Amino acid sequence: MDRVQIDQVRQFNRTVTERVGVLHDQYLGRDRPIGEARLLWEIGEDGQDVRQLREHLALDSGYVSRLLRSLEADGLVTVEPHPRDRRVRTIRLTDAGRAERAVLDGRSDELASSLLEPLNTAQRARLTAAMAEVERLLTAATVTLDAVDPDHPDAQHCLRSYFAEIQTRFETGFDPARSLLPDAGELRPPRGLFLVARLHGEPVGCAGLKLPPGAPAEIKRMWVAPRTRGLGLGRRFLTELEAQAAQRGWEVLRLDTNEALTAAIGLYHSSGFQEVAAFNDEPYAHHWFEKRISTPPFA
Amino acid sequence: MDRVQIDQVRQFNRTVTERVGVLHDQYLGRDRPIGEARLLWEIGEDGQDVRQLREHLALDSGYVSRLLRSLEADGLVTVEPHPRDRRVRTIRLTDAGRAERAVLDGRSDELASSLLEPLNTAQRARLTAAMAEVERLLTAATVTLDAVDPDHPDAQHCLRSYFAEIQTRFETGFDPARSLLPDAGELRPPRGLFLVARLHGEPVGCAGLKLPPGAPAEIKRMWVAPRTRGLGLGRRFLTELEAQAAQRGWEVLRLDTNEALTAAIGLYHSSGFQEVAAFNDEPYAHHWFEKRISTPPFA
DNA sequence: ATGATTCTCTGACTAAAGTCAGAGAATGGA
DNA sequence: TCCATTCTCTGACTTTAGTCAGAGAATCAT
Repeated sequence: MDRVQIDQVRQFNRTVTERVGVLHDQYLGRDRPIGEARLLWEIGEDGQDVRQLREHLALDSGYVSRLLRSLEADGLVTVEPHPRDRRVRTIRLTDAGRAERAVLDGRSDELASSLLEPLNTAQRARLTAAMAEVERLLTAATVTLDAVDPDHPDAQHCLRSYFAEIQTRFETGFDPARSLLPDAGELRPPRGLFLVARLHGEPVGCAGLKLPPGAPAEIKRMWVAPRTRGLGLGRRFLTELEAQAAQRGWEVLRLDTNEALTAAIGLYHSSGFQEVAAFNDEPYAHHWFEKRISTPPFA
Repeated sequence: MDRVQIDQVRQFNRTVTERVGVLHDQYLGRDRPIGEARLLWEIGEDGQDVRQLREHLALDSGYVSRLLRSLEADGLVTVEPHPRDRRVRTIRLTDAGRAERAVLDGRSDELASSLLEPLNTAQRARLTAAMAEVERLLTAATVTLDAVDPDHPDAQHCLRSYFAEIQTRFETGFDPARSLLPDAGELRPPRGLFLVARLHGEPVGCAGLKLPPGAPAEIKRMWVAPRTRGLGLGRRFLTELEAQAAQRGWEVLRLDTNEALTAAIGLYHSSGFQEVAAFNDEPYAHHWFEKRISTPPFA
């Protein structure tokens, strides 16, 4: 990897994370340990279950319990059993808790203002634009791709979202009964592959690969959650599936798509796919693409 | 201040400083408390005096001492009295210390790589460019301007650098004896003003203002340290001095400059200064500038 | 020479952060 | 019904981080 880029990232980590991070903690933890402040913040206006809090902040259950006890003693939160499952406890902010959270909110504003304040108008615009770019790309870098079984809950979640979306986007709607649907077995080793993209553990996209013996590999059901679009996830799926297919000895990769999915069509073109004649009679497809693939020499 | 911008900065703080910050600490403090790891890092290849360490990391002297004792017990550093002043102690890494620091160095690389790794070439380039921009602008925002006495050590440091620099940059060199030098009294209240720019406490620039009764205010000895150029510091000096002069009732601000200082000349033009005929006979000046100034209505 | 100051260190603290092993209540599945 | 599991909580810990007050040696200014 490029030495100059690594050094730039390190330099950034030092200056920004450390300096701003320290400031952040100072602003946040002015009259309350930051552990408690963070928890108070995480609870939010609508309340949260204890287990969610624990998971989000990645803290020990005993520790969270103790922090909550302290917030409760200060009259900032109330604890009530979950209506459905009485083992679970739901935490809610009291009015005092809401007020204290508003103070934290104000401090966050203060900190942000203090960073912008010394800059002139043009500089502020440039800073916020660059921040948005860094954030976007770091988010993209945080997304992981994992091969999972198509029956895995995360895969199912993505597939449901996928079908719901194409139903609204296809000119003609979408009726699963009329489409050529691969059964789950075709997208599960050894006959195929199913990838799920996750951001902080949440599924945000999927893509399936059929590997029929003696025929071209085929990409099916690629979907990216709306909030993670523009992060290059689609291209990452293509690259990954192409590499997987090539590695297993397939030399041609193909796919079909609906004319409504213009962004996807652009992606296929720019990823080296050529438009070809229909290779199946999927009623919902308008375009068919194909790409010759090969294993890179040092894979 | 712009709500959208504040929100962008807050969003950035959350995602980047928190998430990357936590990662950073995890990578750094894998087998040693982060306090010790930071100190070990700060010592560096060439060794450092205890007081420098204390100042850089802003830690209590007792605390630093204790951390050093711990590093010493692990055979990572040696402590020796400073040759000139035996109260001061110099810390040096042993071979084992150097090795451990190399491990930390490797981890920093690892962390940086892990952020870049999932991105493609174009995205990596965009990310590092945006990081550089954020860093640059946050650094700019960290620079403070303070009015100080021209005899203050920081002011003297800047003035020495200023003279050293113009000596090499002026076509003809620079001989203080031939120039119209304001005496220090002219740049000290009530007859004037002297500003020093500081970054993390270090002086990185200066600018003087003469306020002669009944005559236009005049900017003298504006200098910006090479490593902080491009942060808009020159413009900040001009804006600040202009505001100060206007607030004290002056209506015209002027200055002279040497033709070698092209960046400065560009700055004067773009800051609303008009080139005028020579208003003094400074032998080193080639250009004379003037600007009408006024107090903004809500100053 | 001497008194003030500087520098580092030690001892004696406190607070925050976090870990670990269970206890006790509630729930789910066979 | 009963057994395994889940969820939260408490008690008993440890480690880290950090503060504060002085002691003792060295240096500086007069």
